[in-house]
Amino acid sequence: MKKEQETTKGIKEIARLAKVSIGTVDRVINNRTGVSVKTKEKVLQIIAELDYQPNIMARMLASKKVIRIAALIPAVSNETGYWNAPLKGINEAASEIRNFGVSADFYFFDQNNKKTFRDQCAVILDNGYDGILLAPMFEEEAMDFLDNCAKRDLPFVLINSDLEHQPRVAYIGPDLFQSGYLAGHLTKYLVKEAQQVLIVNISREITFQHHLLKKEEGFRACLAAHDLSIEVGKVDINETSYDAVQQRLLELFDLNKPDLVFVTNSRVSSVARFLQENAIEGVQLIGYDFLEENIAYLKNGTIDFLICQKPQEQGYRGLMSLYQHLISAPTVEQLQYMPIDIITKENYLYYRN
Amino acid sequence: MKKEQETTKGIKEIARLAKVSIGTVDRVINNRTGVSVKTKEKVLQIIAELDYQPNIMARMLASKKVIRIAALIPAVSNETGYWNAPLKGINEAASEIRNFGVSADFYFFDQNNKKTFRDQCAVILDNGYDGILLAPMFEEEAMDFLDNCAKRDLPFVLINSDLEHQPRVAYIGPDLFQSGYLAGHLTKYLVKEAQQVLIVNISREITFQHHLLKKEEGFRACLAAHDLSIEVGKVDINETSYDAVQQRLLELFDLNKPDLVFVTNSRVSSVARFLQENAIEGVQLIGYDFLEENIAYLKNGTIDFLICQKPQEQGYRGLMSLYQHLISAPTVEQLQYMPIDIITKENYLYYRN
DNA sequence: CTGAAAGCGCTTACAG
DNA sequence: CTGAAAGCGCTTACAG
Repeated sequence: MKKEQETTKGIKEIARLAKVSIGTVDRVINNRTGVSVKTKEKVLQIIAELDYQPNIMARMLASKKVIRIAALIPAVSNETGYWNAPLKGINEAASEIRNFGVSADFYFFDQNNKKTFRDQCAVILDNGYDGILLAPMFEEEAMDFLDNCAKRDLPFVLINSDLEHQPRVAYIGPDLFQSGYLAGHLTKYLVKEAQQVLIVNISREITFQHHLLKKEEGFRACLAAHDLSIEVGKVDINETSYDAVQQRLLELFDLNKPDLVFVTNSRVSSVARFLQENAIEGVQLIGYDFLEENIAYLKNGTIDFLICQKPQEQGYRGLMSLYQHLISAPTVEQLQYMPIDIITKENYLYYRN
Repeated sequence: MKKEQETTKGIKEIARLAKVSIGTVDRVINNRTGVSVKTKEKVLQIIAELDYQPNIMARMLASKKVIRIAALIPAVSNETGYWNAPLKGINEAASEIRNFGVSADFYFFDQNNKKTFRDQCAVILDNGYDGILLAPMFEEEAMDFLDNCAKRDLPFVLINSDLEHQPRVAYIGPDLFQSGYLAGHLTKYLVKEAQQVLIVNISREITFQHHLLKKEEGFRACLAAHDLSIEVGKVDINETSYDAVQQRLLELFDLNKPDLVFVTNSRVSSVARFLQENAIEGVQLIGYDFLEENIAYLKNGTIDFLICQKPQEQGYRGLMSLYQHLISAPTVEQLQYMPIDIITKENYLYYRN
């Protein structure tokens, strides 16, 4: 293991070699104005020769700047604790880099209220942040906001769902189609020929349909690809209260009891509760997300599989990626699809978001 | 959001309040000798009042010290590429913190040769590192080494397998019993009553048996707990060449074809090859680790499930945990069990080690 | 036992 | 367009 030639190659050495002051070197390194083309070129050349890497710690110490990041995500509601996990991940990352000159502020919006999202966007824009981390739940509003960010050269990272045509530093989250496809694969193991499968979408907001439909597509694609003679039914439930879900399912089950139910989001616990309360046996259940209420049904066997995509890690990596970008670290992976995890009764204890 | 009272609370402010020089403050902060009890107490009190947190960037810049970490792991052999993943993870972490005054050196040993392990340990001890990251593959030798580390106040982090009674900063890796238990759970889904299951241990080194047996235990425990009338057979194969594996399995399959085979480590590809080359159908297969050769058989359907425990993340978090400890960050989780992931044909594309 | 000075590798005014 | 000085919050000799 040879050591690199570590002979004090800093801004000072560059200045010496270029026969200029360190102030001038600083100007070209930081691309500031007021340097003649000639000296700039000379300095640049020496920087290249030395393969100079700025000392980030010295830089942050001297500049006394704090990198300010805004995180915009849904508030944890009493309807679902899902967003606790990304929040926790962001906080975890924030505390790891707090000592390195980073501060993160949270902005929460109501998932059922676009206006709250828009309002928070306005506040963020006014507060002069250096970077934004967000879950672009409302597509149109998010596009608007991100256009504004782009205009101000404000870098942003997306988590949870992607907007592919936006110039994001990174997207960190699930590939929804593949996620549904995997559910289809599990279904193949659980269901025999000629049995019946029911897809259940539960969501109040039409804006979410995009998510759910992508998963449904993937699910159907898998079953279709394997040409199984499984009957696939489907129901959309626009009212998220348990009573509404129960009523709708009672009707359906009365006509025809499916052998397996696939719920396309974390509302799977409502279906589990329905099965349990009505003492319906022999129905297998697949759904989404590592939430307390879901885990309870996983434990007692009502839910067979939960699919989960590391919400906490989405938050953690989201903030870290943005930070790496802001300190101009070499490269940030632009597309970071989360693994598609299968949670069962036996491994849920070891699931780390 | 109120801002904390951020009024320049640094070493200078402490010195002013304590009416001493910053040199003295530095002495008590770093617990150096040569301070009277009285002034020490005074300074300590003010530090507490101010809730002073040292500026790590300034500290590293001034001290010009580089934190030196040694990583001791098995070499990637042509027998298995497994250790590529932890290596990659360690490198990933190293490059993220390189700018923050950390250097990591690798030391590799031969999994089939204890002496290489011991030799590397001696070299590491001679080289004056600040912290050690290691996979304590050979139990006895590792204990010896770690005793030496403890004597020198050298902190260490364990990955891949744990030595519970050692004063490690952290263990990051699988819980083997639970891992086998999960395999049992999957088996319940794949196998019907009165069918036959075969456990296969393939390993040349007796030292590994500990690993494999823990998994086997978990596997059996799960089946036992559910009181299924499944017949469970078992075979130990001490020779890892494909021919040896094939021969042994041919004998067994001749007597009795199992409905499912559980291979307790990454050698599952040998069994898959055996099934494929001999055109044996109707045998389901569960094994370990996200390796190229295994994935190939997963893709073509010979292997049904692979269990995997994020070897890359083990490396990444291992180094990061050690780093956090060395810069005396608040807390490092001592027991970091990796999630037990189930890899299938459909989700392997999204698996991130 | 304690203090004062120099310096880590940068950035930030300020002067020319 | 360029340079010289001061300073970021610490640590490291050195002097007393």
